Amino acid sequence: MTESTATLSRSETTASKIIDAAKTLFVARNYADVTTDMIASAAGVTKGGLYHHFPSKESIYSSMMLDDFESKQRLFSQSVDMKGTARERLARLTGDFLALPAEERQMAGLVRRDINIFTDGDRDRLVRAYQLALPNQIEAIIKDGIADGELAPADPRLLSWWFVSLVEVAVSRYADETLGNPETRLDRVLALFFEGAEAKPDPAMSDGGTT
Amino acid sequence: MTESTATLSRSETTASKIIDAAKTLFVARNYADVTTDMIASAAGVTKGGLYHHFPSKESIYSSMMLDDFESKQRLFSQSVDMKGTARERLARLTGDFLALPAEERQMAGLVRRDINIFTDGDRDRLVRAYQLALPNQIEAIIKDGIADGELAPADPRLLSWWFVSLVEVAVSRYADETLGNPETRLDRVLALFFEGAEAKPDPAMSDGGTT
DNA sequence: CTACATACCGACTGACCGGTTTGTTGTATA
DNA sequence: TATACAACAAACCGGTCAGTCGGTATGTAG
Repeated sequence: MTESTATLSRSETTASKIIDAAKTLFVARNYADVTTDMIASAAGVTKGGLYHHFPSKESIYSSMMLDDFESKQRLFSQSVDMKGTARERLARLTGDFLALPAEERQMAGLVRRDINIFTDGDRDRLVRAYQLALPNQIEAIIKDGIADGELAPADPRLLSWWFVSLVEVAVSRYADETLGNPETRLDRVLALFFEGAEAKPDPAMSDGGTT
Repeated sequence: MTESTATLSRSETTASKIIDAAKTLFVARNYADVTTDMIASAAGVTKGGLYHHFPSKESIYSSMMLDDFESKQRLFSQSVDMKGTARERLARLTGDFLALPAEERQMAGLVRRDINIFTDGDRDRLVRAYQLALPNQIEAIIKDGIADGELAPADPRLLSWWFVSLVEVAVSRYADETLGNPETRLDRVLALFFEGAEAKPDPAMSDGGTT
């Protein structure tokens, strides 16, 4: 999972086959409805083989999530490190996200759904990894935007959560049909976040309008 | 279940005790992690007693949800029927929502988490009741807002989902600490939805900018 | 070829849980 | 006070599923 193309050992290959199978299953059904037998057979091994590589069902889930968050963290950090306005950087980050295959996108939403199956320690670890991968990076950009006067002063963390939730709606099934291609979705999300839903007079012609 | 204050029969009392217990448990843990024994003992009956009133665990869950949606539907319809700008009506609706006890508020988010435990028919029924209670009513207000030129033309359904997701963030634990009282939260949600996060010159003093 | 390790198989187990059954208590009616 | 039925209790059943365990295959080093 971590090394990309290079030769994987037999063990690593099997482990990543298991993680891949788990991904597909866990995005489609919730934790309790995915059995270890399902994961095993989808990965082309038996339960015995599966438990040779992972000590528990929970460990499969959490290592799957941690791997995913790590890769997302890397992907999105490019937009954070990039220079430009907050809007440009958020556009790139969101664009990168929308360009991901559907499965990878949906993984981001799994934490909220399944988080309560874990107990304290593991839950905190997962949540922290998630925040590192997504909200924290958006928050960094938003902080810059506020400092530069591009965004109105506000709690940056809260704003980043709001932004994430806007994007989550934009990847929903209905938005898929309504907005179509990723560029349109991207534009809508950014426009809504920056300018809101209010009707505005066209800024080109200076004098304005309704009420 | 349907009748509100009047004297409840013994059977109705027990049934509503069961529903109440189920509410607390189902908002705290997901469907699979709540056992019928837990519900029964929290309601002060045994499993036998519980199954005297409900034919299945699913039926407990779904009738709990349907009851809740029905009451929310009634509550929010007042804001829909009210006259005023879209912003005023959304403010009232959101204010009513924020004024609900925490448990009642969180119920609204349960559908998304637990919807996949149901099969086709029941799922559709639940989703339809949810949409009737929340998104559809918000959508009605938004439609008016667009027709009146108060909101920029856009898909009203998508906008209503976006609005719901903003509110959901506003009731999160962190927002609780950051924004404090419901009025502040309400103001932030509305401002963000209508005007966005962008910095704007204060409309009072015509010339702008903190830079 | 031997010895040892790692990878994997698949039958099995023990616990848990949704649902049933059988029996008991309360309560209203006549 | 006998009757009848609803409201519950408690033991029980059947299925499911995470995790185990004894074994077999596939290397790999000496």
